[in-house]
Amino acid sequence: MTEETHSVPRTRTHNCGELRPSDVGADVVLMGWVHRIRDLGGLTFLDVRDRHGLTQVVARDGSAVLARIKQVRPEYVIGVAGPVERRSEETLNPKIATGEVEVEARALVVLSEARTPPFQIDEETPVSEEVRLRYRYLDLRRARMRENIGLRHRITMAVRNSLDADGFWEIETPLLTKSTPEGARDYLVPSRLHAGEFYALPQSPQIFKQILMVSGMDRYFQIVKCFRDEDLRADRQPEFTQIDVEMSFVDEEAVFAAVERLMQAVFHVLGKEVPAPFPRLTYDEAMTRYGSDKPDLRFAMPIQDVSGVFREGRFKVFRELVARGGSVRALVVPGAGRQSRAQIDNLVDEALALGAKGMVWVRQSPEGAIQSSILKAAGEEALAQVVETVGAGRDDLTLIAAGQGYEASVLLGQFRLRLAEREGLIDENRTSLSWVVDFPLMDWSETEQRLVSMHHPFTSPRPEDLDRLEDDPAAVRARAYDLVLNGNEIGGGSIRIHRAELQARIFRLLKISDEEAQARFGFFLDALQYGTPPHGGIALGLDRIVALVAGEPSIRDVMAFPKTSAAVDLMAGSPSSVDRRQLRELHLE
RNA sequence: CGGGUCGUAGUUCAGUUGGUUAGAACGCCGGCCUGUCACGCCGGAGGUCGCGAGUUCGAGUCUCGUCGGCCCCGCCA
Repeated sequence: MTEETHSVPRTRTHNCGELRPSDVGADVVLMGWVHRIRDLGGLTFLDVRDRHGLTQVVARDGSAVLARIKQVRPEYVIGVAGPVERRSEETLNPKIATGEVEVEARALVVLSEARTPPFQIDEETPVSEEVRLRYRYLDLRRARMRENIGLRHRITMAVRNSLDADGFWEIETPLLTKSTPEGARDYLVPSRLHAGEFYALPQSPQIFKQILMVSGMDRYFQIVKCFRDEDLRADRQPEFTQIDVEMSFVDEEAVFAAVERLMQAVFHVLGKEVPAPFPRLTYDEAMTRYGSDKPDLRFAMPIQDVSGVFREGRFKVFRELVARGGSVRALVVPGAGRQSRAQIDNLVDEALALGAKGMVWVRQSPEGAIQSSILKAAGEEALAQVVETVGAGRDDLTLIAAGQGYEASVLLGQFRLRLAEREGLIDENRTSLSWVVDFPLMDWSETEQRLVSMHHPFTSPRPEDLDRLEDDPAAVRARAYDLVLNGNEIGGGSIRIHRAELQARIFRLLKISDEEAQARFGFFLDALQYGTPPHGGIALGLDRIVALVAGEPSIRDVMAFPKTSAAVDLMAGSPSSVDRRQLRELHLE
């Protein structure tokens, strides 16, 4: 038999996703995982799978490999050799790229056997995330994860190419470094050579990238792991990847332009064009109109000020609040006015659950009569005026809240998001990229009883606010900006302080003593004194960007080996205890 | 640390008011099958109901504790 003279060479000629009708007749060698076996008795089909796709292999009656193929099980790694054949018209499979052809197995070798996997490697079988994480190597074989990881690679390459084209150099910075001031809790690494001393893993390469500007590197980027020892969320992992960028001799405009080109390159990977420049709004506008510093601008629904209606009105609660400098704000929810009274009351309960003191609503009956939870107390006239001011239609529901500062807007901002989602007002196909600018420089921390940097302590104040730094620090705006994608913060940066005197002044305000500043980052303050170019930059969250464009709910789904919400690696079993000998070497016992 | 939710076969789930021998689907094992492609048909094996106490004549079901997954608050420059 000629078949028995066949054997399988050591290397493949094609991958499992590339055979086409033009290959018909060629003798090929495929290698991959057994995806599925369809044993029809005297005829057996087998799908062999690799990263590139799926190819059908057929073994016919009388073939020498038919007996052998029956020994094969799912997830075995095999090699198959044989001719490519065109499938007959009725047996084409349009669902796979190689579906017009199949390979007739003349030889088959089992390269390695596989235990029965704990779950099926397909897209149909649901698997809990816990099991997926424990057997991540199997989960990564599934199309969803394979596509996410591939997308991440293509985005990463697009980022590198875009920044390279703009003259950036990719430069590595240390992972064993020194604790940065302020910010998140550090991961610490004990030093063996220096008893009682520790390295810190970087929360970001902030100081190093600024020093690279002092060094004259001009434009730097790095796709780099960062570490923060804080509690986890769907969009937060203890180690995550930043696209870290810094530029010399620039203002905000140059940073925005570079990042806009970069984001266009990212979306180009998906075949999407995004218009630039991206819209900008100030922190104050964002907070006032959307109740968030990362507003989702895929839909409108701005929060409006109706303080004027209540300033002189009958409704005492609002009148007095406005008199004390507060504001009354309103959110129109299109189409929500026809909900039942009970549903609307539920919204008020929801507001109370969010910690609000209260929330008021107004709507019109189908006949146009004003209905409201404060109809008697505020009077029909005032409420009609609200409806007119905000431009609410017959079917709309208007929610009203009052408070000091951004309090009312923040509450309504949460309903803006929740209700837009519930009412289906968000166009999932839209892409909204925007800049939020003019963040406050500092914020009062109740827990620490001192001013803290809102961004980080190297952020430059806006020059026109400099004279207010000491008298009214809360009013000082920073040259800081965030990049927002569909209501998610995907990056933040600033123009930095490049003069040592101003940096020292900021530290005084932050109650960071000279001694402390010297001890923790004296090297950086020294560097600033040797000729520092004006500079600024940004850090973008690569995991978040990929998750958002992949439509995944969690950044875990775009990371090969993520940790659980308790910061545990279920596959590797970390963290774990270590030998006492290791502890002794590290002077930890 | 706090709030919510889930934990039953390898996997995903069902399991009534606390009551006989805890079920289904997929997977797995065996058999049949020459054009399947989530093949089909027949048969079979498979359970520490997360763990530990408690209430009860009797607990998958109720109570308490504990462990783990997920979401959220705080936290995250």
